[in-house]
Amino acid sequence: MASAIGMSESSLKRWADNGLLSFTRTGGGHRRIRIHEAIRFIRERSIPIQSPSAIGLPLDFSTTDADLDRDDSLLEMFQRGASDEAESFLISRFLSGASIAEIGDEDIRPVLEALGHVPHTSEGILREHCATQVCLQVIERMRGLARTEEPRFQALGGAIGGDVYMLPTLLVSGVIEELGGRAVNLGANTPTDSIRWDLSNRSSDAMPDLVWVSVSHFIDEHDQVDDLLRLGQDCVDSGIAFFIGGRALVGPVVERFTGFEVHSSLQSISACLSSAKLG
Amino acid sequence: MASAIGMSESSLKRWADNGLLSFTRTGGGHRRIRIHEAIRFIRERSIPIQSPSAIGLPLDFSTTDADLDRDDSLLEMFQRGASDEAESFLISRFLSGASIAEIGDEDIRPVLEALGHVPHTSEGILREHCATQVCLQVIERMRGLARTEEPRFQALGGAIGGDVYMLPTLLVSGVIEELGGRAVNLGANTPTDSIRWDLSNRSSDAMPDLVWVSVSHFIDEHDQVDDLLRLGQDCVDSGIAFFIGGRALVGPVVERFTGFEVHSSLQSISACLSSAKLG
DNA sequence: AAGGAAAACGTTCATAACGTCCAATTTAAT
DNA sequence: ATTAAATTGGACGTTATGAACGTTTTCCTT
Repeated sequence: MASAIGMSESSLKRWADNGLLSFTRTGGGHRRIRIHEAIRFIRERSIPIQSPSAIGLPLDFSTTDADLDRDDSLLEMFQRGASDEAESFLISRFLSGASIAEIGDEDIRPVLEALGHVPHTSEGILREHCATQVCLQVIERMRGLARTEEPRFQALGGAIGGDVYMLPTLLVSGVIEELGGRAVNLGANTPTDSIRWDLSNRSSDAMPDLVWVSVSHFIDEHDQVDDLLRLGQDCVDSGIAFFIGGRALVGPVVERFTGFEVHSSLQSISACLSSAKLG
Repeated sequence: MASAIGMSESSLKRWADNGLLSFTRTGGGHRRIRIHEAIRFIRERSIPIQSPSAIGLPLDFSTTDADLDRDDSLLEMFQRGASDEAESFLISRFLSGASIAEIGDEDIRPVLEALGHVPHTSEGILREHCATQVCLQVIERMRGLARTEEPRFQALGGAIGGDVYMLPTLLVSGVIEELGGRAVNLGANTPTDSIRWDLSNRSSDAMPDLVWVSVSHFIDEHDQVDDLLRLGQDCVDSGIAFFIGGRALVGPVVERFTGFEVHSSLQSISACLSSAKLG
């Protein structure tokens, strides 16, 4: 169970006994390490994985040449249609210590923007769809690996009504769970009113500590900003942190959100959550 | 009764016999462990609970009432907003041996249909979104767990252009991977032409063995069926299996697909794949 | 009340993890 | 450059684990 990560059994035992790696004991006295703790440790020390299948990661990372430039190589993988390689690349980035926020900001976002800007030919659409699906899978996987059993705070969010992009809001939920929270992601195209309904119908002990809304695209900017401001005000009134962000929140429209947290990157959300005291 | 925690039956028997876990015997000699004792043991060792429902923790107020219909109880969880419960319910269904096809047909589909048929109030939308996201997460997770390292065949597919439902096509990819294949899911709203482009631009050794298309909704039935028939013909010409299915494929339109595999359930796909010889 | 599926029984056995000791290596300080 | 301290990884006999097997008990449906 332990010595499948390229280190000797002795070292692992010593690290565990010295408290670097938390574990529980079985009835017979064997050390039992939880998956998310193992992943945490692996990521913290950037330990290369020897046999991924031993800890339930059915991927081989033999193809990862770290010499290549990150963005170019990931983009190039997707353009070639090599989705398996792209998947391994992203997972190995995660396991070698990069945070979901970093991977989202620095790997995924530029690549999907590049793929989205090509003309909408059959090939262009194919590549974009394929890349989007791979990223969704990978983020979902990372989220599962990073998830803690006892969340420190609760969060609720999604993408605004009319916005069909699932990735940004999924990334936010991943960032939240990586930081020890539990995120309920309502996905794309979620009317602001649904979130407000939820907040006003929950018992006070089930209230989230954070609400986020991702805005990649406005259908009706004026009205939707009004809706968002109402939701933001509701949150503030209930003592709930309120984060918004997304591609559509640039330029003059940002002015209307003075007093609220408008984030332009996942890492900004991550930094803000680490310093804030929630829950 | 015993193996609700992540330990083997043997170990639990040994621990019980060694006195680490007190129990009484039934007339026939079976060990009977009281709930208090199980809880004490679990807390003492801080063992993570694998499937809480197996020891009656989350719901199970009265064991006599526990014979609720599966669908009703999952639906009820989603209606209450208890997404955590729903998630563990579905995962434990999978871990206890149900196939992805069964879970999709018998648990997920009826529940989402029920949730989709309520009026589109704020609450209705909220519940549907939340349920959809939970199901996406869970299926993704199952897919990862079921995936084999050396796929027996390759598959490619997605939902037709204009169809925004991600779940059906994700379920199909899960069923395929559970049966030993590797599925590239192009997701919702994928134009048929993108798939055709892909097929005509691949090297012959990288050809998929199966193409699937999910059709929950037609934008322009006549033209889209034409497109699908063209794609189907391309596949047949290249010796590729071609599966279609989905909510929109009912009634007279099915007639137009004579000669092709039209599936009305995941289990039908699963059965067909098991018997077919692909790759 | 009967019959059949599912679960627990007891047993055995290869494998993996236990604790401990020690040599080899790396790192830091003199 | 030399010594001291710390980290590593292997070796050892011992114990725990989990999977297999055929048998028996329980539970659920009819």
